[in-house]
Amino acid sequence: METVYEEHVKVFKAFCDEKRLRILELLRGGEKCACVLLEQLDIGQSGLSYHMKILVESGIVESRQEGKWTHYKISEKGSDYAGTLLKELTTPYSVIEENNCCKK
Amino acid sequence: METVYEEHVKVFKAFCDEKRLRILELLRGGEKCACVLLEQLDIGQSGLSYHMKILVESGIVESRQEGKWTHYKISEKGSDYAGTLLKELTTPYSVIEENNCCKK
DNA sequence: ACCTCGTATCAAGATTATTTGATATGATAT
DNA sequence: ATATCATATCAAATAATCTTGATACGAGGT
Repeated sequence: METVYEEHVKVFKAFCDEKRLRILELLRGGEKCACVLLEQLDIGQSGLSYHMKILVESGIVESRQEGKWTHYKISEKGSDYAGTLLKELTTPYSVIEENNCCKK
Repeated sequence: METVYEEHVKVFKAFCDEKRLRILELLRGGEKCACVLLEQLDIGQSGLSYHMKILVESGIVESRQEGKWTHYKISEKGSDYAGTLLKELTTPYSVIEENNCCKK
């Protein structure tokens, strides 16, 4: 079973690890293949694979196979969705405030 | 020592836990005191305190003391900052793509 | 001063994430 | 088919996060 919360958490997990923020920083410079990421980051091959999976599943990054190599880039669509979602999660429903609590 | 990455991670931690998303959802309905959150959520007092600390430190939520009670609400400023940061972290530096990698 | 109530902190345990090396899979080339 | 290279998956160890109950702190009220 998958709640809507879990779906949302998945999106923001992308930004909740230093290594992944470093990867995103590199991808801001344009599409990169895994080999480039590997040599720029202090990380092993299986570790990179682990983090890339999380990034792709968040929707923030998309991957493209080209022969043996995998190329990664930031997904504009996924990023826009994350931005929209963040806005949604932090915008009040209505302006009707109710202050009926813990009888002051 | 605190890297800029750690600072950024702190912001998005707010959205990386189901309980915290539930709390934010409640706060979207307007400012709430801890007592209200406690009765709406399946969580104990110390657990609420734990999560509220993370939310406040992320900047997404701000707290206000009123006598013995603490009131929480979504911070518009903090939310805007998070949105701006997300945009920043996912926007390419320039449009100059370099494809000089793993000689195809 | 004391008592009460709301909140924060601590410590222990449980759960989840991350790292690492080994192995498996999948595509390409010979 | 085999060999090679890039990537994915697995399993075990470690680290980080979350939960829970007990205790400490702080503000009001008596």
